[in-house]
Amino acid sequence: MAKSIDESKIERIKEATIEMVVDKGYGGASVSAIAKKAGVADGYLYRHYPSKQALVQDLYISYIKDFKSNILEQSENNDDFEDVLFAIIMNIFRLANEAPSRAKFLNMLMNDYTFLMSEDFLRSIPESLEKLCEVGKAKGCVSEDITTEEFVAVFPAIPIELASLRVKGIFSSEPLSEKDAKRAAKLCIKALK
Amino acid sequence: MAKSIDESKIERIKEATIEMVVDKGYGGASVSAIAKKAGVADGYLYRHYPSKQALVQDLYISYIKDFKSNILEQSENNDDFEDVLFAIIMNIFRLANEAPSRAKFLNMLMNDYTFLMSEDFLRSIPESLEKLCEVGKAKGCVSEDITTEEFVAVFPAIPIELASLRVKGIFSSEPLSEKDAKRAAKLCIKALK
Amino acid sequence: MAKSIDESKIERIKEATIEMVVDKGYGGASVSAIAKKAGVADGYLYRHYPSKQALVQDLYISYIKDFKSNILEQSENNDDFEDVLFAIIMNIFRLANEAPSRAKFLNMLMNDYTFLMSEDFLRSIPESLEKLCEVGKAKGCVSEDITTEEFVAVFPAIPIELASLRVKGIFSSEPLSEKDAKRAAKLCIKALK
Amino acid sequence: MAKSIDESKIERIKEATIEMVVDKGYGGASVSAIAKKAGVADGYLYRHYPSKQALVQDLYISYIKDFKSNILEQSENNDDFEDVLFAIIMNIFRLANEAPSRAKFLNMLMNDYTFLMSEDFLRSIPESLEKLCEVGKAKGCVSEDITTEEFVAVFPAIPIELASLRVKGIFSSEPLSEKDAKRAAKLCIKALK
DNA sequence: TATGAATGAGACTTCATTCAT
DNA sequence: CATGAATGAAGTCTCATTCAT
Repeated sequence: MAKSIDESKIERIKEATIEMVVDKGYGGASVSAIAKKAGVADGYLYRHYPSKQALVQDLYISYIKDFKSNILEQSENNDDFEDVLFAIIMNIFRLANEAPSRAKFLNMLMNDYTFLMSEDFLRSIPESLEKLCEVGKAKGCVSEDITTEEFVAVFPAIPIELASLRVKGIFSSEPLSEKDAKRAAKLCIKALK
Repeated sequence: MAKSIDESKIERIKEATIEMVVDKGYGGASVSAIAKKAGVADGYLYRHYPSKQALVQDLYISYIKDFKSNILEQSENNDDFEDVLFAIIMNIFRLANEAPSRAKFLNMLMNDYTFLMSEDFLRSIPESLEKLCEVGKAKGCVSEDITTEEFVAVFPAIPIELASLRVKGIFSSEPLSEKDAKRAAKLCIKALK
Repeated sequence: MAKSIDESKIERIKEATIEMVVDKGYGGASVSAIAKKAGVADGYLYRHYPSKQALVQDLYISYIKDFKSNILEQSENNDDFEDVLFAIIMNIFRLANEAPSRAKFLNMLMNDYTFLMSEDFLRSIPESLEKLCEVGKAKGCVSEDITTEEFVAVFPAIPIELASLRVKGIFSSEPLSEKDAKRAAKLCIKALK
Repeated sequence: MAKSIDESKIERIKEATIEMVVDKGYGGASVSAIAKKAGVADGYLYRHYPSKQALVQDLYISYIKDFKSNILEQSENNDDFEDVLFAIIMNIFRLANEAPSRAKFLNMLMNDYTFLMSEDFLRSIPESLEKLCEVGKAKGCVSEDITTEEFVAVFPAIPIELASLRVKGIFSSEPLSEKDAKRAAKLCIKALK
């Protein structure tokens, strides 16, 4: 019981952190503002995270982990390769539709050279994509001469860019549909063939 | 009569700003540290820019403008469409090879929701890409049913991602070659067909 | 649960501010110096006032309010008019004797064209004096042809000037006595008759 | 010829200084802003004054000197005492009418405990008023039991306050007339009798 | 346990002053 | 002589973090 209250507080802190960081940037997201938005005391935050930096890093890493494990999971799926890509894309699009702040947060930190993770972890992301690339080649959907680097620049870069454009509202602000995901998957398949 | 403005100082400030922002993030790049790195007095910066924010914004916008004008220029090139893409990609790769900090800086701010430019300017970038997309369709290189959004997610997103991966040294740290650019152009062409 | 606000600290800040402003001027009274004199941290001040300017303004306004309400209070007093003036003068003299810094502070800001208060408030001070002037006329102690402006130039200008001269130690540094106040009241009465 | 250009520059600096100090306060009146307003280079100012402080002090002292010498001059005038006061008052009122900034400047610094002049000079002002007070007593216009302090609190305090109220526009913004000066002189005479 | 008062290092910025031209 | 580019000390203010309650 006491624990569940605790959990909800932590959840609120996480939510508040993401929104503040996306809205005001890392520097502009003050611990006080985050705590206020989460409805907890400034000091409370420090009972669960040693520093603001650690809080943001933790959130970032946990999202990256989710993403990575989703890719690994789907890689082991025996379906049609296009369906595998489609499933992963749907995950990305769902995030953009349902939790745009989280999507922005991820996008922002992934392109911020300040938020580097441990070397080990940094290597582990490409590895999951490398595996997916190999599956694609094995299934004859990815040309043998495509490098992993090129693969990554297509997938997941294309769907991420699509999600990012929607979240920013550059060309449209409509939610990303299943049809959009299908088209995205096809786009990637064409590029990689 | 009085001393003339030392342009090299301003250049050094720009250089220092980019490097500091890339290394430490916007918040971590203190004006003092930038000034020190540039070898000028702390206050000097404020004789040319009204604020730290304006300094970074100015640099950002000038780079975006360069990029945009390069795209517009190439769009009017009557060569083969693949060659047009190749030329733009070469520009991106050259930047990544020769001025990796500048490339990182651009990539970082383009994905930072805090650094928004004026509405007018924000709209002008997609417009240049829309024009390129139409040229591609006119030349029969881009399928009629590709939306501008999809076009952008392929080009320039793919070459930018490739440049970003190299600059981060994820799969390789070799300079991006002309051959890499040719392959990237082909990748885009395949996706858009 | 948490520490409670230390009111004495706020009091010390007020005291220190007044003394520093009087000694060094508004510009010369740095927040750091004020904080040091008050024995609090530099940043502490900003938990109670949004800016240095607001701190000084607040102090100024609260003193002016006290002064104004004292005049209004005495105006409703049914005593002899000279006694009314005497009571107000005693208040001014007491301030000069007991809290000379406060008296200097008030005098300084009242003659500083930078520290203007809200229009409403600015109007409200002459109003209280206008009322007093009318009371004086009703009681036959102030000649009917004296304008409010002239009234104000006599009262409270004369006692304020007397207090100011003492506080500066120009002619004497003795505390202002009850006898001094009596003479001052008489002086005003003679002028206004 | 060259000298006259020089003189006009210095005059412009003086004018600009007074206006800036009155408008923005001593701290808010930056040397750059003063120089710009005067149409001279920042550095030019330092060829004539060793510091900003000295510039302001110099102006202040020269105005005080003018005022003092006017009082001394009039004290030796053998006219009716009321006419003597009237002549001095007219001088104060003329200043308020024709050069309100200068009047404000003087008033501001006279009530600023930061701008203290040399001890010698500080003493010399009351002395001129003391002399005037004695003349008043000799002519039977000032009661023997009036102290110099009281005399000063009446004269020149009353006319200065009247001028100040007009300049601030509290009760009226009309120029101060000869009639106003006559009434002010009468007011002082009544108080001092 | 949770709070929020308090801290103080350090951020951004201003501006009096200097001096090469 | 006059200029204004350049300096850097010092000012105002913010905010991550601590700790008494």
